Amino acid sequence: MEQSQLCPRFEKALEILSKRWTAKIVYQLQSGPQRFVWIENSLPNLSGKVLSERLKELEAEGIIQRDVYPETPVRIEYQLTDKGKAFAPLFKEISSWAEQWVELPPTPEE
Amino acid sequence: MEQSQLCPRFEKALEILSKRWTAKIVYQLQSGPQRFVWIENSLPNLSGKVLSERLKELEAEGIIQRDVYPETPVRIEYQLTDKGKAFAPLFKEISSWAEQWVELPPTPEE
DNA sequence: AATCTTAGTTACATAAAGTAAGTGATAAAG
DNA sequence: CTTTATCACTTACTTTATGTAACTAAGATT
Repeated sequence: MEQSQLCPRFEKALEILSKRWTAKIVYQLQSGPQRFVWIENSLPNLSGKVLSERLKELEAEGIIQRDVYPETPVRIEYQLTDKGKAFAPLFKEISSWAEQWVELPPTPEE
Repeated sequence: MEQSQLCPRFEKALEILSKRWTAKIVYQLQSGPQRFVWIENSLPNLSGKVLSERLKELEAEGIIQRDVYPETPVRIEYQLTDKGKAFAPLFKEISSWAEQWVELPPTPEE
């Protein structure tokens, strides 16, 4: 009985996307460079601890770039690299799948 | 300071995709109806316990369908619904992103 | 009766994520 | 100058999610 074998590049991409918060962070950065606290506030329930981990991972993957502005207090901005920006068509696909197939639960009346 | 607000459908889609194993299971099912053990074997490190949870979730989302064939021993097959098949273009996008941007680590020489 | 199959479930152990308090550098306020 | 404030994180601790391995149920085979 043989195993289906995934293309390793594809598998890597899936792993990036399937990791909790990663896709949301990348999506959030599509709107431009942002600081730590801004990203944190824009994603409810994402803790600073995990955000910090994810930003490091994404930087290591070359998907985002970390820029330090030695002002006072220091300003640090995260932005997508070309590799990160290249996710755009993918988000578009997710979006059109969602529009066609996701049913929203009825808004509860108060 | 206002928060960026995700479209709830889009967010739902992201949540489905970002949940560990979900995307891989759906991708695996793109090749046709499959039984529990087959899916389990095709995805290394996925435990039967989590597979069982995910299949229930995906069925509840209407992304897969569970068919029971009362043979002996019973045969149960999982297959994508139209909603699940509609992920195909998304996988294609992931794939083309991966081909363009994912660098493979050099194969270690023995 | 003991054994085999499939499709799971259960109990327990480990890993990942959430929470809240703390750090270090700098500056402005009292 | 000592306290307070800001930002970008860490650290210690708790809760949740996942992995592992053994077990169950129902019918067929030996």
